Amino acid sequence: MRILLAEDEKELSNALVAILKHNNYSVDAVLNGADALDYGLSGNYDVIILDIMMPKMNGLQVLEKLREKGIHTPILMLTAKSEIEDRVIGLNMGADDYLSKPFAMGELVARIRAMSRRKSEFTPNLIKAGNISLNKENYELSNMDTSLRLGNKEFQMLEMLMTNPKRLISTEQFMERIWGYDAETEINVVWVYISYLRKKLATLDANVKIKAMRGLGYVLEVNE
Amino acid sequence: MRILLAEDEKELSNALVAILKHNNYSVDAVLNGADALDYGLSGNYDVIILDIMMPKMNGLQVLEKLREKGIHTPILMLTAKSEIEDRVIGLNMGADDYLSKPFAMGELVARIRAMSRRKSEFTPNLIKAGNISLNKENYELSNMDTSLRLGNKEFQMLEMLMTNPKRLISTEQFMERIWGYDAETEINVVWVYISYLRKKLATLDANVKIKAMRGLGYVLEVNE
DNA sequence: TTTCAACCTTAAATTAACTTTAATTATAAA
DNA sequence: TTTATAATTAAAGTTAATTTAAGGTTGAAA
Repeated sequence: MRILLAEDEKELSNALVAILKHNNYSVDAVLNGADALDYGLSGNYDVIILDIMMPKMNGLQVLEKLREKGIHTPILMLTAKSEIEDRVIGLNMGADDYLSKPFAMGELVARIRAMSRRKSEFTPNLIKAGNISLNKENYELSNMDTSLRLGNKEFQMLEMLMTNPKRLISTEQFMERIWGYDAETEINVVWVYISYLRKKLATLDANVKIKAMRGLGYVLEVNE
Repeated sequence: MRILLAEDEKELSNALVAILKHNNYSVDAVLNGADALDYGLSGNYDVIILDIMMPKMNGLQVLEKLREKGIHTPILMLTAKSEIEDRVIGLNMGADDYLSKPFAMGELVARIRAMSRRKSEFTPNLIKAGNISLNKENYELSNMDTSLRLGNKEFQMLEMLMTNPKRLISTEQFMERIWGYDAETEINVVWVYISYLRKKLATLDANVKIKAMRGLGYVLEVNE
């Protein structure tokens, strides 16, 4: 699960990133409204958290632009107590939830869960490719008979591959999206996990293969 | 048993929370109608107590919205004497009981018990999973021969696991639901109780297992 | 009131699972 | 064949989960 966090108070932002990561989310944090809009428009997120008071462009403006451009990602607004009015406006403009500061960290996590649950009522939690399927809730990879558990990193990689099969994904894309572009981790980990995944796909007799395209990246191939 | 209490008089609210907790209920207290609606919509409560006179949205409006959204949780309205009329309206709108202020604390508890008993005539008081069953009245966990008593926290955790077996429940969800958002308790406590529960399940030769999913939470697995 | 037992919470030590590094082996393209 | 890229594996590092023990609370019984 990818989250975009737009919050200009550095300290709060850092704390939130730490907590969200701890809850298994991949987080990109930006410090102003303009960046929030840029990142949000990429459509790469499952949830967007917008503080209302931010430099360059406030949260409500960002919300408006995003919806205007057809981004339907669930959005949670953060409002200071004094901005109660804004919260009404925000909900009318297409925010999915709001939370007024100060809030308990646990509550934020709960709201995010609730929002993504609401979303997942519509979009199924199971990604299929060939004769296997991947459960996004419990990280289980299964064929007809058996199922087996993937680790966090394994899951994220396979998720990327399975959500757009036949599409090429470069090693750098894996790194950026899963480890973050500022990660100091060696690029080598990607190969390692590809290897693990192939082994697990083999145990399940999957008819999908992770094919390497030398110099370019990987593709998920389905052989029906 | 989870109770949502919506009452704007801080002092009364605090007193009620203390008493309800003392009676083994998990209580979330909110101070206005808008929050009451938010929390109530989560569907996480066994009983909702609504004061009628509240800021932002009054109790009757909350009641109406909740019923409108399909929340059938038993609701107890608190009315000032002068609002006798409201009480009629409330009952017509789907409240299950009312109590006029000032009231004796003992009476409140009695009414709550009565409401939840009424409810439990329909929903059985015994949750089953595999070869064991959990009695919601006396907190007893039993297999065919033996039965054994669970503590309050143990009970609530196992209840969550048994009411939706095969469904993943995160450590944070346990914390939120049993200890509350604002609890200062260490997350570790969840692990401790999981451990206690597993031990008790083992003594009963249960064919259900609490499986940990690292980083995600726990699932109750049944091996028939 | 005092005491006891049951329950709750914390802390710390251990175990297990996952992540990363690094060294080695294999493979495709020039 | 040579070289760079990719694959595999083992081992080291890290973090989450488990268990145990001990200290605190609280309520009921004496």
